[in-house]
Amino acid sequence: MMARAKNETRERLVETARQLFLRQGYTATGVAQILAEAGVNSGSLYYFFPTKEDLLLAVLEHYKELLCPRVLRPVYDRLSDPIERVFGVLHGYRELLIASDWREGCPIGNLALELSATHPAARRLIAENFSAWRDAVAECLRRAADRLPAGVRPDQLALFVLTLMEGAVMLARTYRSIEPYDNAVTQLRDYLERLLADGTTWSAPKRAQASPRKPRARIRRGTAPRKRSP
Amino acid sequence: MMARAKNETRERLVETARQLFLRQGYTATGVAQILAEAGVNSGSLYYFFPTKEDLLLAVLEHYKELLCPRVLRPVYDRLSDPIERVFGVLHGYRELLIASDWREGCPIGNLALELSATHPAARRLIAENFSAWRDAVAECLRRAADRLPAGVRPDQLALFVLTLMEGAVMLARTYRSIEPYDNAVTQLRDYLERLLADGTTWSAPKRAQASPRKPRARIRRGTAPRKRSP
DNA sequence: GTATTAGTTGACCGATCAATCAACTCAGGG
DNA sequence: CCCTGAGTTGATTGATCGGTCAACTAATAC
Repeated sequence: MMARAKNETRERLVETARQLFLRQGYTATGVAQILAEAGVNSGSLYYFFPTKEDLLLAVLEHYKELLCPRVLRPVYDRLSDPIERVFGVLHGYRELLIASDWREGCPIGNLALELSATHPAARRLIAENFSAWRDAVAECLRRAADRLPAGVRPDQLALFVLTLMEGAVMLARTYRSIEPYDNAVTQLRDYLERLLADGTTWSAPKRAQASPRKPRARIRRGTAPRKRSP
Repeated sequence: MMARAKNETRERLVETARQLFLRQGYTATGVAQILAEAGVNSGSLYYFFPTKEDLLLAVLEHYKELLCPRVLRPVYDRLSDPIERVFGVLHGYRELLIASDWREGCPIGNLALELSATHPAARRLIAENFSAWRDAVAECLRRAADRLPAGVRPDQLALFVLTLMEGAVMLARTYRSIEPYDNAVTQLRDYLERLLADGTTWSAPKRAQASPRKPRARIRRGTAPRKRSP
């Protein structure tokens, strides 16, 4: 076949591999299957990627690039309240779980447990993906810092949200039920509400500091994101 | 070789497969490797287990039997306070993470993401393992129900704890750092403390019911479990 | 028009995969 | 003492694994 548009083959390989890794995992996906579904010959794959693992790394790089335009942007465009944005992102994963009939969860979390112990290079990129996600949530929380008690560290709270989300996706897929996911989001809301409503110092260890009582700031309940507030 | 003690070969296969699945995952572990490390010939494996997947199912059944004697009992023997018991169990997984240098996390969570979408029989058993764990935690919380605000449902809170633990193990292994795990436990403690300290109704949706203010019940801080209170 | 080179092709490689099976061993029952 | 059958053996199967390579195509550079 003639030479295609620049990197078209490469991009189709990355996209196809992404989907298959997401649905079946890395090890369980054979190169032959990727080639077949991408409509590419084996030689072409190895022209762009010396090994199967290099293709995996490209997929992980791709995810880093996708976070902003595909995960954050659509939510941020609809919601302006920083805390609602966090729940909006969580709602996005909820939709993915249901729409895919539990076949797809968090693409990164999927690969994290499979590869962290055995594929160092992949592990590093997975960690970077987590960090990017965490940073985005932390930024939202930082913008709502005036509503949170002093002593609450946005980056730690963001890590907590990520932890919850990954665990919730795992359980929802295992039970084939949205209950564990909604339960996690509901309890997170309850926790956040207690933080927002509480003017006192956060009770966690890190150099707690007393702060004057703040007015209660209500946050909405339920999983679905609401209209933006102009 | 002569016939060994009854089921000795079978048990060695299950134990060896358990370890390898834990460290490498199911797909990445070849039958040949299991045979080599167990010191068993291929024919013997297929005498006991028609397929590799049947061996996996036996491993998952084995885990269900291990929950009580290996996970709960050692903690329950040291701690009597029901809430401290929950944190004691969480501490156990912390120790495993560190002792194994991040090679071993929650054995069930490991397999959950890898197999839930593709191996229905395994998925069912994984869900049963989760449920057993969840039930144990819920039982602890039920025993501490008088210290929690009315409206808090122990089974939902237990599911929340499981969610957190699984997410925390995933992140700790990915970052090769205990920070995400300790962060999750710390925030869980903070959340629980707020629940315990709060006499008001739990603010989550399910048929909330007002209840009279309860006396504050302090819970200890930090990850390590403390001495039992006789 | 010729040289260059990015990109493509598919046959082919040895290794490993899960699984099979006919032959064998040996403890326990009669 | 022989028989039976639970348990063991390891060579072997065909499929699939990730990966190689020499030949080829076509767009661009000169």
